[in-house]
Amino acid sequence: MTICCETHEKDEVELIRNALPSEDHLFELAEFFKMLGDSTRIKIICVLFHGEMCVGGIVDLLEMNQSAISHQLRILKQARIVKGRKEGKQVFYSLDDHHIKMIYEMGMEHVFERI
Amino acid sequence: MTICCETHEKDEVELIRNALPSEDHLFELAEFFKMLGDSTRIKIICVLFHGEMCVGGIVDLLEMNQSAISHQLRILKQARIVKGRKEGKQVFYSLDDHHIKMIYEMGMEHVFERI
DNA sequence: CTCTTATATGAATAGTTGTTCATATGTTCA
DNA sequence: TGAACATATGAACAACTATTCATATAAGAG
Repeated sequence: MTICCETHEKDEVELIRNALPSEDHLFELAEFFKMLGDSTRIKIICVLFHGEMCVGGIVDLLEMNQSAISHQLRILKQARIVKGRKEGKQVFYSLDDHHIKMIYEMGMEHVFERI
Repeated sequence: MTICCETHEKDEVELIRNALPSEDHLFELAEFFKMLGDSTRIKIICVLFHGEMCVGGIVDLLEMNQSAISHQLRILKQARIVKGRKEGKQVFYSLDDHHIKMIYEMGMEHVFERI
C-alpha cells in the first residue's frame, strides 16, 4: 500500500532507512525517556538535584506512600539514573548521571518557552 | 511515619519543598518526556530529523501500520512536537521544535556513553 | 460522478504501568 | 534476644496506552 508520494522515491526511503539508528538503540533511547516520563520519578529526580537524600526524606518531601517511592527508586536505579548509598538503616540516593540535569533543563525550557 | 534521618530536619525538607517547581510544571514536564518515551514516536521523530515527510513515507520507512502511525502523529502534534502541512491528498509532517534535536542527542549520549 | 489514493479516527483489545496493601529484610538499640 | 525503625518487595488492582480493524473523510484522476 501507500506507494504514494513521488517525492519520496524508494531510493530516498532506503537512504534514510539506512541512516537511522538501529532498532535496539532507538528502543533503549525510548526506554530512557520513559523513565523521565512519570510525575513521581521526575519529582524524585528534581529533589535529588538538591543533593543526596534518604528514602524517608523523599517520602516526607513528596508526601507520598513509602512503598511507591521505593518502587520508583528501584526503577530509577535500574535505569542508572540514581544510585544508592547505604548508611546504617538508611539508604541515601543521589543522581548517577550528569546528563540528567541538562536534559531536564532543556525539557523545562521546551515546555515553558511558549506562553 | 518515617520520622527518620536527623540529617533531614523539617526545616531542610521545607526549604527544598519550597524550591521545587510547582506540581503543574513537573506534571507537564513528565508529559513531555512521556511523548519521547515510546519506540514508535522516537522513530518518527528520528525520521523527521531528515526533513519533512508525508505519512505514507513514514509508513514505508518504518514498515508499520498506517493507522498506528497516524495515531502517533496526532499525539505528537498535540504535544507540539511535530506539525503538519497539507498538500493535496498528502500531509507532510516536520518537527515543530528546535529543542527536540538537542534533547534527543543528549539522550543518545546518556544511553550509550557507558559500554 | 465514480474510483482510487492518502490520511484520520472510533472502538475494541491486549499489554503495560503505578499505586497500594501486606509483609519481608536488615539494622540499631535497649 | 526482642522491639522499633528504615527500606524493599511481591501480589493485586485500576488506570492508561499502543496497536489493530473497520470505516470515514477528503482530494485528485479518469
